[in-house]
Amino acid sequence: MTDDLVLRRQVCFALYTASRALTDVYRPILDEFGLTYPQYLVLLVLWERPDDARTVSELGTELRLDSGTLSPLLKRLEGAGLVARRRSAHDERRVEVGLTEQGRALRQQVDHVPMCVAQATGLGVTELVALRDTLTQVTDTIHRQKEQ
Amino acid sequence: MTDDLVLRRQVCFALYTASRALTDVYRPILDEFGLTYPQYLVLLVLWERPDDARTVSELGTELRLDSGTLSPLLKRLEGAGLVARRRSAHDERRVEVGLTEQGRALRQQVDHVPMCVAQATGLGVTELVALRDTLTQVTDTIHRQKEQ
DNA sequence: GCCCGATAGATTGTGCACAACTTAATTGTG
DNA sequence: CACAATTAAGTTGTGCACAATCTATCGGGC
Repeated sequence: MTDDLVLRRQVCFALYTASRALTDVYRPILDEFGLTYPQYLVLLVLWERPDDARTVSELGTELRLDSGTLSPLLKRLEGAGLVARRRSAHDERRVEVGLTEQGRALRQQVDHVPMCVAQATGLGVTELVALRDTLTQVTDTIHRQKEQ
Repeated sequence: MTDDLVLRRQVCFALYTASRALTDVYRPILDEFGLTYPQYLVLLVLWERPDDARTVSELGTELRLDSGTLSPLLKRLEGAGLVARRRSAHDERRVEVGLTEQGRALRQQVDHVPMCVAQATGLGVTELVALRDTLTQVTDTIHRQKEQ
């Protein structure tokens, strides 16, 4: 068979597997806080400006997720008491998502999480930064092509 | 906030996003064959030795997926007429998954797919190989830690 | 030969992802 | 102002992932 079709040769498979492996590292850690990885990502965005609410589509732009994914996820975060949702006063179509006090407080508790995970990769800081930048570049290239 | 908690700094987010972006590239291509990306991965394994059947757990080892994921996926591939499943004669617990003639024939048609996708990344061959190897290393490191 | 633990696969339930569609609100244009 | 086109979010349906559980089979020790 064509060599290119061999599983182990494919970058995409390496990416798919590495992504799931890293999520596996996050799972037991985040589980202590009752969070899933995508829920944690939403909180990361909100923690960047803890006092500002974001609309669902702003969160979607940051995380590249649509309302079909975010709507139920945000409902679960709201159910957990970590975020509050309310319709925008200016534009009733928008839903503004903000942190609750509990959601803000959680930030300190998960402070150590990224370091734990980075360590699990076995890579040094330089390699991690290089890897991240390569991946970001790939993602951006793909999305630029999509838009055209 | 702690810099480490900023979304854009995190390798894991870059990985998560890049993985989804690449799957996005695959989707319209594989859609023509009625395949999803994980289904395509199963076929890649089977195409490596087109005349040999594999058990569900062998596929699971290759792809790092469990029967909870594979059982329904294989049923769908069987429904599409691409694979055949049958209980092993030696060991009635095992289910052997083999390609049908149609499944073998599909191989030629998807021959060009990896090149399309590699091109979409915007990376050269050298960079792709380096990226793949780094990712494989990360995955292996994580899995080795798990086993201990 | 019979039980016990281990193994293989299937099933159930939860939570993403994503496409397709729906509803409601808003904006632009005549 | 009216109304068509657009936009924001939610809903529905499909298909992974994965944990937990279940069933059937197998293998070893007695």
